[in-house]
Amino acid sequence: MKSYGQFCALARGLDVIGDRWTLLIVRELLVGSRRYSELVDGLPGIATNLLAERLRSLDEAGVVVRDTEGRYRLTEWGQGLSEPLYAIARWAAPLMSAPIGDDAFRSPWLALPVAVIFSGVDPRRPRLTVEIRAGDTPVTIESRSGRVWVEPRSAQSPDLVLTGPPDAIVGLLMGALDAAGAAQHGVTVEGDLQELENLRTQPGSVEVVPVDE
Amino acid sequence: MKSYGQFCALARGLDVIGDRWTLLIVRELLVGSRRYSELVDGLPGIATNLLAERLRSLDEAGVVVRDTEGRYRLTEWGQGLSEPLYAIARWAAPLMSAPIGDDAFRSPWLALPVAVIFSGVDPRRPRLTVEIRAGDTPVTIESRSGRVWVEPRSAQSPDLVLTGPPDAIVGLLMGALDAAGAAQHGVTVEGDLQELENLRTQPGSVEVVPVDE
DNA sequence: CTGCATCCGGGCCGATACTG
DNA sequence: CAGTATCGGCCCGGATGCAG
Repeated sequence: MKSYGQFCALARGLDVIGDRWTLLIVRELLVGSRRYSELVDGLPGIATNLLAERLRSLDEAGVVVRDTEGRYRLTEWGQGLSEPLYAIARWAAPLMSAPIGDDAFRSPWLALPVAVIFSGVDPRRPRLTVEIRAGDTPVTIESRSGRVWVEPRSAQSPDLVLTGPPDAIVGLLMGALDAAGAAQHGVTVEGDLQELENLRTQPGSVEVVPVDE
Repeated sequence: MKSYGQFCALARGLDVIGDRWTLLIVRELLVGSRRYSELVDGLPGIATNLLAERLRSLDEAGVVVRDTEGRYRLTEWGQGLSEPLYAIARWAAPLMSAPIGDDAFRSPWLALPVAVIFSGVDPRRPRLTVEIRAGDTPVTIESRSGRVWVEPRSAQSPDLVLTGPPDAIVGLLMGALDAAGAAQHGVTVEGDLQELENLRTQPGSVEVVPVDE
């Protein structure tokens, strides 16, 4: 990308991550390291030459590295993009109430709204395992030691299983739909939905910013 | 911009703000409402047709409105972009240690590092007025009632005046330069620099997220 | 003078084909 | 599997024109 040529942190940051597709590539890598073909699958619509070119420039900028097994992963600095990325997703949340239409969906993308909704540490948060079946592969939401984690796999013995179309699942997670509304949109619930509600950080709780681990 | 066609908050957000120049336009409007010509001046390098086109699409998306006097301003939703924008700037801070080179500079851009460095409310933060003379026009940093504000004007009776080249001023603000290093780079200080240090939020302080006002 | 619109060359994007 | 090559088209960038 051509540099903006401005002595400004925003402009210089956008010189690195402002190109089309770049932040979506980072979204994929935030979940974990990925192979080239996995990135292609997680980024429906991207041209393969563009993906290669973006990975190359992200490598040069120090955001991404390619390890010995040929997998791509974020550098420590690249991991720091989670904050800007979550901030954009949080800001864009109202846009998710528009129907899914012909938009593509991949279940690992659920990690994003979950990270936005259940961010931070709350020691009062109960232990819980939730399996979500929306889209191609199941994902597991797990709450332990006050934090909420998302992984792209099925759960061993989930306390709660949600099944349904992606937009209704996301609407339910984000509070745009209640249990009745979600059911109307084809969501089925196995277990007690209230347990999921209990995962939300309470207003009076102390939010501790996690140190790097 | 062509939509990514992905049911994902990040992708849908980038459908709105992912275009080249768009976030820099928002940066300009975060400081306050601006006329078209003021935007052109604050965005060195932008083509006028691109600015017009971006403003139009931001208007359609509900991020920007044009008021009766022909001035552009952010909607309430548009103001919400401050968080993603600050997050990107915070992430990109290391890039600001590279020399300014041929990069353009406008003093209102100082509002960004100041917002990043002195964000949040700290009741123990002392009252202070600082005038910064870097680039074309002076800006004033003011600390009152625990918060720090930046405005593109000169101060009435500043407690502290910093004068110097933009990169050295930013380096000093961000802690990449100390007093001696900044002096070496041409920064002159009238007043006690320690007072500026006292503005930084103390680690033990309670950070209160401001409610909308 | 402000606030754009038009025009045009060049570069980036997007889709597909192809290769080690 | 992991990209490279190619090419049409659209978007960007810079200059200029022009209406209120």
